[in-house]
Amino acid sequence: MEKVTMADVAREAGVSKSTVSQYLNKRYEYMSEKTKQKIEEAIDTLGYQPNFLARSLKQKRTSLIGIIVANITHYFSTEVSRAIEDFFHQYDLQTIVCNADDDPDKEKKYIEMLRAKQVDGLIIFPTGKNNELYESMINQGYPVVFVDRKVENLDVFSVITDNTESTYKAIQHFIENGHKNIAFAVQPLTVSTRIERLEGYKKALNDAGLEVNPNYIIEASIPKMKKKLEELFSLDVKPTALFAANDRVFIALGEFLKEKGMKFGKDLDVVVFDNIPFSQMLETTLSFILQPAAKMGTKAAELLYQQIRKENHDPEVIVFPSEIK
Amino acid sequence: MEKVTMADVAREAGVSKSTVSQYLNKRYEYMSEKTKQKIEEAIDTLGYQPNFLARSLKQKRTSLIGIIVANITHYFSTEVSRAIEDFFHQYDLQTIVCNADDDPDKEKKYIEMLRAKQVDGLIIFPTGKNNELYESMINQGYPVVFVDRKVENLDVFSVITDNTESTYKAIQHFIENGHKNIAFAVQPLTVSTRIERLEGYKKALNDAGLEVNPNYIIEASIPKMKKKLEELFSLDVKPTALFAANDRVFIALGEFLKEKGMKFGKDLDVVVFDNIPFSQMLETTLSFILQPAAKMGTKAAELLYQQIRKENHDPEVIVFPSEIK
DNA sequence: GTAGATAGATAAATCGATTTACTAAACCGG
DNA sequence: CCGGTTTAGTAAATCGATTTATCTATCTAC
Repeated sequence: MEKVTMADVAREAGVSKSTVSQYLNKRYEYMSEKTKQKIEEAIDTLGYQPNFLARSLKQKRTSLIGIIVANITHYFSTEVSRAIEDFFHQYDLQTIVCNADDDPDKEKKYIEMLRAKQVDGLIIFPTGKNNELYESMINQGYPVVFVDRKVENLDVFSVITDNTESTYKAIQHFIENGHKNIAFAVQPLTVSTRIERLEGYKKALNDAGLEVNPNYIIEASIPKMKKKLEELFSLDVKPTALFAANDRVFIALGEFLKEKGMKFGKDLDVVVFDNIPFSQMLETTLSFILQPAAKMGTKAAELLYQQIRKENHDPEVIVFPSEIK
Repeated sequence: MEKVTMADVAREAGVSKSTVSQYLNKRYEYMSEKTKQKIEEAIDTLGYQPNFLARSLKQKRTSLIGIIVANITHYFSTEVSRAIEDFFHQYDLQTIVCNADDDPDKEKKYIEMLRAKQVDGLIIFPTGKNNELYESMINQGYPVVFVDRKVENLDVFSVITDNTESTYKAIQHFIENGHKNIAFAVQPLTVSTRIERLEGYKKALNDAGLEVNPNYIIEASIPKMKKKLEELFSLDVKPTALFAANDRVFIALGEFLKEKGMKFGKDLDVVVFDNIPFSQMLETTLSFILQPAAKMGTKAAELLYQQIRKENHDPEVIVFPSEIK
């Protein structure tokens, strides 16, 4: 059970370990055709499989890229991950995905684990709660790219969407359509994406000369969302439009409306911030803000690859526009 | 930049490497409080981080579990992965996910990569096209569990859903509701799940004394699905019900119906085999066959863990029932 | 015929940990 | 104070590759 080593191959082929290693690394320059064949045969008959741990230990690189997603069941995360994977595939770097589950402790554990395992670089959807750790990575010059969320006071490559701007436009659109009572539903304001979206909302209202009504802003975790929606819709002046700050908020909203017998488009105009796989099937008049997930993934991968190759530029924040549909 | 080794710590603390190693592995039996503190300080001042490659090389285990999913953007895969991850988290084993993208070559590459990287075990959503490789793993006693799809003639632990049975029931339900012309849409019959679902369909029709009309069975890749649906709905006797063999088929169907101005429930009764995240929001009378993804993941993880611990049982196939909703 | 170049292959050091076998000092009872 | 046990710590082998410096034999040129 798995114990054929290079030494065994060398013995079988009647050559030295070094020569076998040369062969494996395709350095055929100074190697006779005969030796090559002998090694080939030996590998075959023994069923030799190289041990990458040993190789990586010596070479100080693993040809592995780590992705730490905030939540693996988010469609956006998986789309980004796939794009990253496709990019690195062409350079024979492999990708592993870990799921931090929006839990800073888990995130920390995974970062430490992946670094201890010597992955060549890291792409992170940061929880934003491990600043010390982030800083130490960056100071040590370890290749890292942040995706989706910005972390304040950190000089690091980041790839994000223009959250404020696209929310602004969506709200503006509501206003143009005559809406005056526009609500905003969001999960706790712990990450930059949520905060920026809220900013866009407020700015759009202000710029249109509308008052920001705190009762129309509901900030709650998903399990508590329905209760908050209940409160929102028992106000004297009910909102006629609502901005759902991401897909999970949207689901909670959908369940709520269904219970109340209300309909999207008819009883409430809704915009959702996110890519939703089945959106085109919903027979309603919803709008969605679509982030260019694939492009963002590819860009993040490129930025990481540059760092790994030590083609150093100064860290920059790449902002992608999103599309309202 | 990252080069503090155990030897450095040992020098700094004025002890030997061995002692530092003992400390790191929490074998404090024969170690004075003073030494312990000196080592602690040394690690702190130097910012030492152990290199797991070296450790794993020696220990011959990596505390890493590999998951190879057929398609990472499938909700079902991510749900299963999360459950697996949760399970192993409690034993301090970490999980990495690789995306084979339903491509046997990629699958092969990832299996070989993960094995070369010495992961302790593998959970695979098999493409079914790498039998030789599967066999060699199993013969070598390498810990493996297959999920979602069965591979013929292979004595391996598998966790699957009762595809035939639940499809049977769904079709039976159609029949009880008076449907006689029931269609079945599926991607190419390359994996067991699709084949078994088709079997359930045929069996239900047969048992009800209905004829299996080959024109009602459409087998096409997603890009070609719409064209095939076109043909299906230009038949003289159009189907009144349709079974979509998975979520991607369902999306294609949804787009098709939208184009034609047809409505779910009204113009066509539909059952979908899969967990669809936004299903509860669709304002239609669709039915879904839900697989117990989390339970399946946990079970697969358990089976793998037993193998890793060498608590050997004979390979078994665990079949989970799914629920029609 | 000899110095130098070249082709083909190897020995040995190395990567950074773990682990086993061993030693040295302290302790302890009679 | 002597032999045996504990306690505390270490040297050296090891894991399985890569890589560098070295070596030998053959070839070439003058």
